[in-house]
Amino acid sequence: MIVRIALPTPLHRLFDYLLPLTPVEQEPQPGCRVRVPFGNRELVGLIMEVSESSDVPRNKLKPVHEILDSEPVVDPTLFKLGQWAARYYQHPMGDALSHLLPVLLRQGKPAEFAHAELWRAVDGATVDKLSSSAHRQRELLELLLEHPAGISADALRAEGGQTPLLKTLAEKGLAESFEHRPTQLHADLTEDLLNEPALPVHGEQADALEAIYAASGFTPFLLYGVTGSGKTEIYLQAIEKTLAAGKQALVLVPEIGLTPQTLGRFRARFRVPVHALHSNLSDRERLDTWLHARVGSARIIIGTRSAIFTPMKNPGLIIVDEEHDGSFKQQDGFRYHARDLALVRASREDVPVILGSATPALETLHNAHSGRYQLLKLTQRAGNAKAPRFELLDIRQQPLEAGLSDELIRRIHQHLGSGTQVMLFLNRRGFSPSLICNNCGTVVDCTRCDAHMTLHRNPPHLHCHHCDRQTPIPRACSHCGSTELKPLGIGTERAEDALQKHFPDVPILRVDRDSTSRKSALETMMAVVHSGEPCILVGTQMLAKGHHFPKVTLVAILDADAGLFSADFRGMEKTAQLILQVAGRAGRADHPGEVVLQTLHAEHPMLQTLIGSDYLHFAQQEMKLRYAAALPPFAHHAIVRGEASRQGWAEQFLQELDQSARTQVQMPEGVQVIGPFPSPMEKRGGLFRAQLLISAKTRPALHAWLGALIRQAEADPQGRRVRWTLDVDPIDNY
DNA sequence: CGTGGGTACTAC
DNA sequence: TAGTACCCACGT
Repeated sequence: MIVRIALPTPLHRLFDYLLPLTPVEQEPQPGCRVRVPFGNRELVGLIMEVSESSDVPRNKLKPVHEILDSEPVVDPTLFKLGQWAARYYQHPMGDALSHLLPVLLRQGKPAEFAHAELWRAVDGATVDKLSSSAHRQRELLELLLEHPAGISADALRAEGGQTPLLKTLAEKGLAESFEHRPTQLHADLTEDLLNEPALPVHGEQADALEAIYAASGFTPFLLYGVTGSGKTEIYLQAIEKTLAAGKQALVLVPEIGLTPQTLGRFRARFRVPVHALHSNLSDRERLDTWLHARVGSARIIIGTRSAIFTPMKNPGLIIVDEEHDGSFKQQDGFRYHARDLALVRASREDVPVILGSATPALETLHNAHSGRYQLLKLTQRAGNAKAPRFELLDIRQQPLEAGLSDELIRRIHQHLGSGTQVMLFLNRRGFSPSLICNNCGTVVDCTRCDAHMTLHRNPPHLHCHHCDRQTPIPRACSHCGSTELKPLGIGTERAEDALQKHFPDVPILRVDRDSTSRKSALETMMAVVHSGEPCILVGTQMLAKGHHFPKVTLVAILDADAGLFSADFRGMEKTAQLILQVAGRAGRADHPGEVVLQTLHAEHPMLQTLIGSDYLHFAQQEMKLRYAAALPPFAHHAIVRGEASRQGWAEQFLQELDQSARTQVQMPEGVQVIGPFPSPMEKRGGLFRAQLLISAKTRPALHAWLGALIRQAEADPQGRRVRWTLDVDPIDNY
């Protein structure tokens, strides 16, 4: 017998293995893991097919070493979703499918819960059987008697038990340990779901919920809700209904969105187990959560991108919060988009799916407008809270100090004076984005990238943000020898410096990747912010997501123009989303926020629309431009990227790839090839990069052509010195 | 004369 | 991708 195996390799094919006929300890089924020899290694793969024959010569076939599962590890729906995604993203099957499994299962460990060693009192054991002087032992036994179902040594210690004495109790025949594997814990709980009552909903919220309640089977919703309009309450009540029907809910959040606050809100509301999948879990904890979801005892699963592949026994609802967020798209290897897969999964599981955002992606809005998704709008803020007041601060001909205009400094004074907090957003970390020679104008560049080195002050060094190269600060210009090197441009460190001087008595909290690299640093700063005392927050993207700062009444975006003229056609959309997300961090009902955008382009139509109207109007404008230029969502894109150690190789490889595919296959109608051209930053990390953009009117045409390209690329011996990758539905252009 | 960087090649 | 084999340019 032959089994066809998907193995975690970058190769676009499956591998056949022999299955010895005689010692069949396990029945081979598609979806079961196997351990097989591969070259001189051993790999774990998934059975895709059981067959009688193979196209590979018999003498090349090796036998399977071990069948690891008696049942498929994931259910057929999820298994097929994985296969669909591998084909859609044109990614090698084995590598794509490995994403379905937690790390320990990829390594071949059994798909079983950690067996905990629990302790309990033996039948009939009472404290009277211990001498009254044995205080510690008596306490311990009392604790055990309180937990007739058993308790772990760790939990006992947490309750103050002296666990070393467990042995003593066991020797006296009063306590015993046993092995426990969690199983269907709470799986059937459908009553008493709530810890706290749901909040009352009115108007738009009630309408939205009614629509969601009415959904049966696959129903996609776009929940467009301005900040403060109560999206989370909609999620919570939709989940409540799902739970009441005995089903599970899967909630996807952006990488940074899975904060203790978010989780806290779900845990506070429901009595059922809420399982979070976040990056701090150990491999073991991940596997246990995964297994709880698979057997159905995890009722609510909250996780980031990869959580879209969590198996569920009784799926009832999928929610994607902040659906526009770029972190849902994996940016290397298997480049799937978790939001898009959520739609596919919901369809296959036949459950509703809610995409929520205050700033939906244009792709999503387009789907809503074309009727593919039901649009639910929340435009009112809860509790009569006022929308923040936006203002463009024209800084043409204004002197700036470290990126701060006099007017802005005046406003900061004003807000701090009235006892509130201020938040400044600057999407550039470090002290200054470049170091320039005052004598000859030479800028210190990274030797491995087409980029300037960023100056950092704490600790002092130069840092390339593209390849992570770090060097000491040179004393003299490498070109003319002058020692007059000056920082040029403003980063968060420099803004912090300037603010420190202006506001010596106010705490300045810098929030960026550098200042929060120590785990507790962010928490410490958040504690200061939440104390409510006047302070100034200055930071990057990190400020835009996750946290909410009720005491902040002034939000300033120091460089609103940064993304306005980007080479990326999505630059405008991303800028608009960022501005609104940052603005949304601040204020609450009794402190309406003020949002100030420093700009050199105060008359820019995008900025005008954004501050004068709302995101939907901005999106409508932007959509017209996309339509006119035949850009997504009115076309489908894929990018073939190449990188090589010598300039020109990647470009030449892509050129030949395009040519040879054209001679082999008739190009489908509506497919357009742009390039190849060098990437916007051609050299990065010492490699020279180029890209080929494929644009198509329809997905089938796009996929047909990508298939042809991949076949050529795999066959091309040059593909060895040019590393190539394919990105279907890319979200950025470099 | 080691060794390490670049390059080529194979995996059922 | 990962492991290996091989070559050539180096540095001591």
